[in-house]
Amino acid sequence: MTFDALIAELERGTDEIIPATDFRARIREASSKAQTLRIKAGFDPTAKDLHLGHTLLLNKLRAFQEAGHEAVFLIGDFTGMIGDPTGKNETRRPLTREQVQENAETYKEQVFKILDPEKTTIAFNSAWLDPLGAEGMIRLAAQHTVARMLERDDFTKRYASGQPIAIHEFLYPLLQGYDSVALKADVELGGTDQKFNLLMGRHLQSAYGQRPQIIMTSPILEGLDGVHKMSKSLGNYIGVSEPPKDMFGKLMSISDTLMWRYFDLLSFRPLAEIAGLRADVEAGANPRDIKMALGVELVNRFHGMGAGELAREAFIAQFSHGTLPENIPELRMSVPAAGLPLLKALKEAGLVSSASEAGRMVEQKAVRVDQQRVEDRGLVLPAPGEYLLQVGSRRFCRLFLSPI
RNA sequence: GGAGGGAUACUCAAGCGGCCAACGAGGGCAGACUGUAAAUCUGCUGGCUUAUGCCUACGUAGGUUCGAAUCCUACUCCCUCCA
Repeated sequence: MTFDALIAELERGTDEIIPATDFRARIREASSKAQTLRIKAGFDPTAKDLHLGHTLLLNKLRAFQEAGHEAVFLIGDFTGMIGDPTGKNETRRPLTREQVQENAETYKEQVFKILDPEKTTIAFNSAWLDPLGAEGMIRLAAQHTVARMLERDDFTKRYASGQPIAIHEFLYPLLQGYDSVALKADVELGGTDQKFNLLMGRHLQSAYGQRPQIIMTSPILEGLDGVHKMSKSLGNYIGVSEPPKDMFGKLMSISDTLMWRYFDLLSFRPLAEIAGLRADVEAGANPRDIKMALGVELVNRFHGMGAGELAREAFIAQFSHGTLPENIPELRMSVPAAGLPLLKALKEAGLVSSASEAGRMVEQKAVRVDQQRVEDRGLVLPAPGEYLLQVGSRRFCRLFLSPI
């Protein structure tokens, strides 16, 4: 690979590289001297399941590995174990050391779907942050000013709008920056929302007499809604360990607009090929088919070659030809001979959260039993009997009733 | 330490003694139309073996009242300004 091609590959899909000229110089220098650069990317230990949003960074790490460099997969266990001490943020509950370990194990399983284990170092920042102590913390904090802190976008906004900012929130960027010092990172990757923290790493490395890292920011991948960033807590994510069928189905449900975004950020296809697909759609091709191609590519990536094609066939069978899905959950119950009211059955089957909701669903013509729409909310299912329950077009359950 | 403002359902946000299970918006779910897309239209969006009934809910705990999200008291938490 030529130097220019290498640079193009490493820079593909990034939002910003700071400073860009220095980046190229350092890559050139590393290749000529056969040096290995340390590429750092930090991950939160609270979320143990990786989703496609995380893979943007992982793919980039992988690209560096292929160029001969070392990836450092940093797990921020120190801050994870403290969480948000104010206790206001439910999603940032403090974790125990055991939970962190457990999450790290899950990470490892998933992360090596993409990364090369031989060239990956998994690091925990408690290794250097625990020994830092109060004195070290204060010395670290002395490297920065409040005014500079307030430059961070969300601090600016919160300060301006009267939202509280706790002191410890100033400390977290410092700690993250200090991770780069401890690791002597050459390059740090992160989402665009991490820019401030990444720059902090450069600042602190200089302060501690190191050569400042290059920072590379990746765009934030939107979730299935196409608006908010992909995250587990928003429920708009596609996990890398999801079954092929779910992964494919979720990809098919994204909007046509969002599909292009996913092509740009997730596909490994050459840019020219993606441009060609766009042209096809503009010329009248059905976007659905292009979306299927994306689904096949991604399912293959995470489940092995061939899995994508199988997922596509299953999808077509279920939704285009209206056949039932293969794995319908089953529920067996013993009930009085008089039978089980439908509304209760729907609740027991987990298709709705309450009998009241079940009633609403029936009124909205969303409920089917054995493929027949139900209009009577008072319907009772006799026992013994076998029923196929359906709410909407995606919630299924096969119910087996036997008399007590 | 002092002064003022605020806490309402998933979120934002009305309500300021009965018509409030609580306007509206967003989000979500469902139906129609489709390509399980978008856009659009419509409906729903506390619980209860479904009842012109009961229970739980408007920061927490009490109180006033025939009746309170609405008034009073105390408490908790939050924000701003002054010192």
